[in-house]
Amino acid sequence: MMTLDYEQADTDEISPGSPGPQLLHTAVVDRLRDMIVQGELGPGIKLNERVLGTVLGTSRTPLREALKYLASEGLVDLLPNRGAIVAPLDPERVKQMFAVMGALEALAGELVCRDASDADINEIRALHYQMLAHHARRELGDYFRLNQAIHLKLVEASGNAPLAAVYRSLNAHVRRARYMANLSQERWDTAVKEHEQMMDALARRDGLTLQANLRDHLANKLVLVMEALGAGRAHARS
Amino acid sequence: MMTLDYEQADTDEISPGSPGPQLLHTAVVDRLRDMIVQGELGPGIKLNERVLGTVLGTSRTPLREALKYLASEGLVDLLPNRGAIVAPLDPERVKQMFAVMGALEALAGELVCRDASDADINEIRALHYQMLAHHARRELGDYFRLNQAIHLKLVEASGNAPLAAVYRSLNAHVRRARYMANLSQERWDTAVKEHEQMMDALARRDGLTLQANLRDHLANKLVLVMEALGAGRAHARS
DNA sequence: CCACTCGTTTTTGTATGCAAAGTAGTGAGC
DNA sequence: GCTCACTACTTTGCATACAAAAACGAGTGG
Repeated sequence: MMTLDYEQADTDEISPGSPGPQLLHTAVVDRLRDMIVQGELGPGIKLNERVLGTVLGTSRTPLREALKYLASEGLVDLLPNRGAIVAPLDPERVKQMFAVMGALEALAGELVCRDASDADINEIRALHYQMLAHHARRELGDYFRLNQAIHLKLVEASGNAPLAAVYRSLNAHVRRARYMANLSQERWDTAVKEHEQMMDALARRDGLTLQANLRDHLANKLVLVMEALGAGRAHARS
Repeated sequence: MMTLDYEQADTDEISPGSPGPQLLHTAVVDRLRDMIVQGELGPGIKLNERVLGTVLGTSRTPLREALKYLASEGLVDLLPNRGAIVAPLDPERVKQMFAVMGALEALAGELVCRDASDADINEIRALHYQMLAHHARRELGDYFRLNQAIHLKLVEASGNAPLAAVYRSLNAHVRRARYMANLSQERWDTAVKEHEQMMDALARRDGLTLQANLRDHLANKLVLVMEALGAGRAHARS
């Protein structure tokens, strides 16, 4: 009956750390989104308000507000009178998201080549070299993190905030399919090469080439993700 | 001091009408979104929870949940400890949204020409002819409604649900700039001609031409919207 | 053995209560 | 006259309380 053990025994309350969002529901949104994107809360899992409230150390009110927020993002589904579940991860849906992300990355590539500052482009290049270092050391986790940062920085450098926001949201969905597990050495090297080409085009501000590179890169990533979703069915304990 | 008279004296409670969403917060979301998109609640207006709750006939709890949901859609801004306001309508932001919508419509056009059923395409054509009728009768409101329906149907016929969802959300933002007021007879006729061309390309399933048509059409619409935002400053009583 | 019913428990949905942050308005001091 | 401080009031944010709906389970009948 698809029920849930929250993986950590003790409470794990929202830290009032630093100058964070002083709104409780915001902290809960961030925390829950993380848990969902990281796979700590898998697709289809029921989100019991009492339990979650205990775990996160809040009452049901801000928790429910957070769930509504995440429902709008599409990360949770609200079942009337039956509470919330983590949104299922339908492969077909993910594939469609890739199509949208492709269009968005293409637009971002065009805008960046046309409008972005040299500083922004240099920052992307810097991230790229950091990523290369992790690739050389075969540090998959760090590589993945930098890889994400590069793509995010690219859409942000487009200067188009709505574009970046939509991209981030779709990206969060896709990340739920922990596809990096499927990364063979060969494919990893290929991905890095694709990034090299992207950096080339970016340095020359060659928008058309960059778009083509982004498209190819995304296509390869799609294969990874679909494999992960095909193989990873074990996670969706039905 | 940017305060609010809710335009309707009496309460205007959520009707439990028909097979609607039996969840109160959902009904509130829909109602509020309508009020914002229709301009009944203009940009920057403060959303007082007690007042809104009275008007909509609910307590603050589902209302606050609805506000969180709409905040995620970007239609309201949450000011910590200071409540919610209707999100401002920044022209630059709107322009950027158009760029994104352009990319989405282009993708939708491609997908529709490639994948959509004849039935879907015929339905779009039917809407088109309905729209022509309203154009002939100079019924601006109905024309506008059909025009919206056509563009929405187009992205829906793409079969890409996330694409349609993102498009709908962006479209809601753009509609807040009630740009149809600026529609001169000449521009109206131009817009209709552009739609004719789109229908042609669609009938031939000529994706590339359709994309070009959509791009031109959207560019013209952008001009309208920007004019509306330039002129319509009076609404943002600062 | 299965299906169904009824009563109990759990969970959700909404309303309300209370404390803290914010806002406004008055008056004192410079 | 202006600014600042203090107070009274309003509004928000979170917790809790209560009612309706759903899930669960025992027991009954087929």
